[in-house]
Parts: sequence; structure tokens; C-alpha cells
Amino acid sequence: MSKAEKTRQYIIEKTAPLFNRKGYSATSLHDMVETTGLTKGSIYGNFRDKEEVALEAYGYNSRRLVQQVAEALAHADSAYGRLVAFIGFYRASWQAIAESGGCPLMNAAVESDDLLPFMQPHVGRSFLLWKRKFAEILEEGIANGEFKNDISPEKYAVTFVAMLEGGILLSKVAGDSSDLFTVLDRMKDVVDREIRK
Amino acid sequence: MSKAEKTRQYIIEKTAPLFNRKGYSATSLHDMVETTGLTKGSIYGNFRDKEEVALEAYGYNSRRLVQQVAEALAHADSAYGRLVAFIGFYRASWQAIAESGGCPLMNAAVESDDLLPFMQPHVGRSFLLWKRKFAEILEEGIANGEFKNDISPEKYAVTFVAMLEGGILLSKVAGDSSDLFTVLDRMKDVVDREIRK
DNA sequence: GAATAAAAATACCGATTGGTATATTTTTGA
DNA sequence: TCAAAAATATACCAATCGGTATTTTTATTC
Repeated sequence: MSKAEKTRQYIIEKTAPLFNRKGYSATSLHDMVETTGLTKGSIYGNFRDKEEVALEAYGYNSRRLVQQVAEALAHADSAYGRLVAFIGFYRASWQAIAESGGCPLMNAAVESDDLLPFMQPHVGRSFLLWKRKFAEILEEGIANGEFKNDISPEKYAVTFVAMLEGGILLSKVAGDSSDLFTVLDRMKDVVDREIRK
Repeated sequence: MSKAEKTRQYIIEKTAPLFNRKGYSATSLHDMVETTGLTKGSIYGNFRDKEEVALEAYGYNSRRLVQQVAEALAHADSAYGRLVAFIGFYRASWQAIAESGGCPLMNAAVESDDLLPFMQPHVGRSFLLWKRKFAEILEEGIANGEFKNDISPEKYAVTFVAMLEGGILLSKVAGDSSDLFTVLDRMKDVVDREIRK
């Protein structure tokens, strides 16, 4: 990895949390200079413009979340176990998510609709992947006989993602875990009562 | 109503959609001047600063939403009818909400956490009222025998608000009503199967 | 280790930001 | 209708915005 590639990665990793917390348009070059300890010249030597840094930072933030979830699911040895681990992941890391400024997908989605049009397709893809992840686990469980075979994986996936995002939003606003936990409890209930055989 | 009060109200009503679409910090004085047709001098003659306009605009946006929902519920003559009307309201007006930049509560919530600290308590109160509205209908239905009496109004209220906000988010990102409609269908199902006697 | 290439720092640019002091116009009440 | 007061417009301000040309420093390669 060349020097340039290293600093490029360094800039992304350092600014990513900032972009998630302050927002992608509200984060200024000055903020970026401050948190990286580099200068504008250095940043613009490695990136075309602020948009490019923001886009890479969003990619970093969303990929990190996906990766963390993947790690949480790695030890589960059944579709049911993976669903429970998914729910457990959010129970365990809601505080970290709240402190880092909330769900990166939701933040970028809300900001991107009129302010960051270049980011919108990326956010759209992230949400599709997110729903797919849920749906795949459900399909797997149906295929191997863990789950009832008359359920719609796509519809449950949409409902679960909506509940998760809504729960995160409510808990962030209230500054309290209880609303998200209420939603997570409900999700666990639905899995046990409606999905699991 | 004096001239000043009239223009004050005029400024709020004209800028409110703009704040919801572009965001409260990204909307500039220039934007405000453009959409109102007034000048900076006139705006600053009626408001202390941009924060004050933003706060009033948020109040206007959230109050308008509450009022629209209240109108949708007005004709229902039972707790069940009000729940169905609530769900129906979002089915009928999702496009209008999407075009106006999304749910004003969600937008302000996402932006306020680090960027608009002065707005956070107001948003928190809005969500509390939102949850209360749902819970009240559920309590009413339990009291008059429409609904099962072993359900928790607060927990169902939290779950419903989370589903709604999450569904709106998914549909806005996808630019398509189907995800929100999936969630609304699910809510109707839950009401019929778990809540209604 | 010197020459060269690459990366980073400095110093600057015009445009835009939120905000204000002052001048002008328009309401308003006698 | 005519002053006084209130409301609006004009003209300006310093600070910050994203971005760039140029110089200086640091890596790299022979």
C-alpha cells in the first residue's frame, strides 16, 4: 500500500464518524482538517472534492455496520440462531450506535433525498442489501424446515428492517434504550410465535 | 392580527416546507428570501435569528401533521375505527409526505442530535405525543371492551410508531410505496389478530 | 546518497454564510 | 390627513465555505 493509499484510507476512517454525527453537508473542510490533523492541500491531493470523501466515508460506515452484524451472526449454527443473534446485536450495540450519531443508513437516507443526490443510489442499495440479509435467513430457515413454509420472507424482512430503524430512531430521540428494546422484544416474539415451527 | 404578526406567520408557512425538504441547517437565508419574496431585513425584523424561524417552522410542520391525522380520525366512531383510520391516513398520504421531504419528526430528529441541539427537546416532545396518541386509542378500546384487556397500550404504541417511521423511511429511499404498504398491512393484521376482541 | 517523483503544506481565491446598521416605505392611530 | 411608529428594504460586514495554484517537504528509485 503506497503512502497515498494509506493516507486516503486514514482520511476516510478519521472523517467517517464525523460525517455520521454531523451530517455529510454540515461537515466542513475545516472539521476534516481538524480531525485528521492534515491540511486541505493533503486532503485535496487524495480526493477530487468533498463529495468523494463523503461518499467513501458513507461506504466505510455502512460496510462497517454490515461487517459487525456478520460477526455477530457467525457463531450461530441455525437460521433461528441467526435471527436471534441479529436481534441480540442491536440490543448489545444500541448505545455505541447512538453515540456514533445513529444508524448510518438512516442518517444518509434522510439527508440524501434533496441534499446529496449523488449519495441516494448508494443508500438505496444499502437498504436493499439489508432487507436481503433478513430475507435470506428466513428463506434458509424455510428450506431446512426450521421455519413455517407459508410465510413471506420479503414481507417479514421489510417489517423487521422498518421496526429496527424506527426503534433506533425512537431510542435516539428519547436518549433511552427502552423503545428500541420494546421493538426488539416484539421482534423476538414474532419470530417465536409466527415464524419458527 | 397586526401586519407584523401576519408576515411572521407568512414567513413560517412559506419556509416550513423548505426546511423540511432541505433540512434546517442547510436552508440558507438566501433560500428563505427567495421563497418568501421578502428581504433579509424584513425577516430579521420579525425573527431574532435563523434558529427562531427554524424552530417555528418545525412547530408548524409537526402541528400540521398532527392536525391532518386528527381530521382523518374525526369521522371514526370507535377505537378500532380510529386505528384503521390512522393506518389509512398514511396509506392515503404517503406520496404527499414523500414529496414534501418526508416525515417532519424523523427529519428533525435525525438532524437535531448534533446539529440543532435547541430543537431536540421539541422533537422529543413530538414523539412522546405521537406515542401517546396511539396509546390513548388502545386504552380507550380496552376500556370500552373493543380490545383485549391483557395487551400493553404503551408497547403496541411504540411498536406502531417505529413501524410507521421505518416504513416511511424505506419507501422514501426506494421511491416506492410498497415497503410502507407492507408495513401498514402488517399493522392492520396485528390490530385484527392481536388487539381486537 | 543524489535525482526524481510524489505527497503534503502554505497561501490564497471568489462565493456564500448569518447577521446588522441605516435608510426608506408603509401602517396605524389621533 | 398627517405625524409617529412600525415594518420593510438597502447596503454593508466579518467569518466561513469549498476549492486551487504554488511551494516545501517527504518518499521512492536508481
